[in-house]
Amino acid sequence: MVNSSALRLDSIFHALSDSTRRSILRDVASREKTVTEIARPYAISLAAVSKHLKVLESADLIARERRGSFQIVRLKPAALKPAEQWLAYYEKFWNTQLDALERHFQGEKK
Amino acid sequence: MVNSSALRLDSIFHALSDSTRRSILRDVASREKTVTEIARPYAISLAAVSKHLKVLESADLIARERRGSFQIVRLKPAALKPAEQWLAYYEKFWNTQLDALERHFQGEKK
DNA sequence: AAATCATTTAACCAAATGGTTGACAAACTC
DNA sequence: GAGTTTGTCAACCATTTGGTTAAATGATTT
Repeated sequence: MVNSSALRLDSIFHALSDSTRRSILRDVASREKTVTEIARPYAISLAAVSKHLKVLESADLIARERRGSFQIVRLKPAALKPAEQWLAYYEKFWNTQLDALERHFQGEKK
Repeated sequence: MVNSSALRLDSIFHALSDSTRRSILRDVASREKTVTEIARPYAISLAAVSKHLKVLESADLIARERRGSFQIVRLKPAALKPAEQWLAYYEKFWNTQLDALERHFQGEKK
C-alpha cells in the first residue's frame, strides 16, 4: 500500500538519476521519436539506448507503440507527478530557510 | 558547466531513489537529529545508516555538525530545488496531456 | 587511564547498473 | 526470397550499491 507508492517513487527517481535518460526524456518531450532517432545524438550503442528505454518504461515515463518496423516512443509526463508531489512537501522548508537567510544578510526591516 | 549541473542532478535523484533515504529526509525535516536517533526506526545497522547519510550529504541534502560526542544532522532543503526545477519543465506537458484525456472521457463541453 | 557511548571505516558479499559485442527476429525493399 | 533496416536479447565485464560484521576513532564518564 504505502509500499507500492514507495516502489513507484524508487523507480521514477532512479530513472531520473542518469543524465542520458533525462536527456532522452527531453528529446521525446518535443515529439514522438523512433529508437534509432533517439539514439542518434548519443555516443553509445543502440542496445544501451534500448536498455535506457526499458528503465524509463518501467518507471512509466514513456510509452512505446509498434508502427510498422519502427518502435515509436512518446513521453508519459503524468508519471512525473508523484515525484513532483513528493518534492512539493519540502518547498515550505526551503522557503522558510531561504527567508531566514535573507533576513540574516539584509537585516530584518520591519 | 552544463555537465556539473547534470552531475548535481544525478546525485540528487540518486539520493532520492531509495525509500530509506527519502524516509530519513522526512525524519530530519521535522527537527535536527543525531545519527543514532535517525537509525532507530530502521531495521538496518548503524553502519548502513551512516552510508545512507553519506549519500545524502554528497547530494548536499543534509548537513552534519559535530556537537560533543554527537553528530547532529539537519535537512538542507534548498538542495532539492534543482530537482524541482528540472521537473517543473514537464508540468505543462502533463497538464495538456491530462486535459486531453479529460476531454476524451467527458466529452468536450463548450 | 579505563570503560563506555556515538559514529565511521574497512573488508567483504550478492545483486544491480551501464556499458559492450554478437546473434536473432520482424518488417520492409529489391 | 535474399538482403537490409530496426530493434531486442543474451552473455559478458567492470563498477556501484546496499547491506553485513568487526575493528578503529573520538568524546564523555568514572
